[in-house]
Amino acid sequence: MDVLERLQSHHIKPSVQRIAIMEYLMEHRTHPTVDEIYVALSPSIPTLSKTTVYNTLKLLSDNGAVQTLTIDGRNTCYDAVTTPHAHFLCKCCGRIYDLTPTESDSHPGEMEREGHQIQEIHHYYKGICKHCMEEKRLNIDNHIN
Amino acid sequence: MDVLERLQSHHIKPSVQRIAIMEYLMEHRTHPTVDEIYVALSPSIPTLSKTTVYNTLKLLSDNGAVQTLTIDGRNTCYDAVTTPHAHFLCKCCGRIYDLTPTESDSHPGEMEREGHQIQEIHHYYKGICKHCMEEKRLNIDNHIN
DNA sequence: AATAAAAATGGAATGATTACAAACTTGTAA
DNA sequence: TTACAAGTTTGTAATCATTCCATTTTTATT
Repeated sequence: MDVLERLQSHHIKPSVQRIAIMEYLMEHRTHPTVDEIYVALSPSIPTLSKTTVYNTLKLLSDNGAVQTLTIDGRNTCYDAVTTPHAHFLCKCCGRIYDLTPTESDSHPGEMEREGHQIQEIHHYYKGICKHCMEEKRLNIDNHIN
Repeated sequence: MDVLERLQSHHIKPSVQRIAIMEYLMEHRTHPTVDEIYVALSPSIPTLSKTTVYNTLKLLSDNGAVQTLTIDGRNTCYDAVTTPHAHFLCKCCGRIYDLTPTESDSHPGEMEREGHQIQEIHHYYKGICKHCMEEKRLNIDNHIN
């Protein structure tokens, strides 16, 4: 699937900036930060604003066209691959590696066999909790929202 | 295990501040942020500095006495529970829930049964990658480090 | 061409975290 | 007890990612 299709399939109206950012993410599977994307695209789009990169990534992320990674803690990273797979952050060089679905499936043994040394394992789930779900339901019932 | 033992077993020299912060984390399983800890402890330790909270949490984390969570993306959170378990962040209220080891084991179904709605799954591993391991080995061989 | 809506821009504001130097504590040895 | 060094705490300033917001530019429509 090419960049335009990707945007359209997520109901995102294309623009020079959006195409460039989506394309960059699809071609660079390095889980770049906002700044890396901005620096990489600035030469070809000299008027590009960092705010646009932020806005666009938020848009892409909200519409499910990209995945947002908070693995780093310092910088948010972005990934064009939205299918389930785990990530490995090297605390030494800061690189983020993709793990194959097999590896992702709670089998860090696979990684160690590849020569990586695992020190931390984090499993994060995000969503809407029970309490908030119930409040929403109430609000809907009461036509508040 | 009480607070003092906990610190000592991780080779951390106790102090009023360290005990207070470690104790707070052991008694409040809410995955607090630096600011929450600071605000909670300030009244009883009026001279407490936020820098001390940062320093202490880094010390505790480096020595394995607490776990650092980057699930939020905005604020780093801390957890006195260092045994393996997953976390669930509610995007609505911001609360972070602990998952039992059973739930953590890639069984989000358990959570949904409890009424939570899962929207994102992240599996993060951290450590030292193959390349950095090899460089370290070289450095050790060459007595550079 | 006129207009309205959407998108992009840049500069300023915010807020978490870190750097750093000074002040304070602690333990040890004279 | 005093002196000293090492370790700890503190407060302020700096840094840096991210967000806010008002203005400008682009796009689509009449």
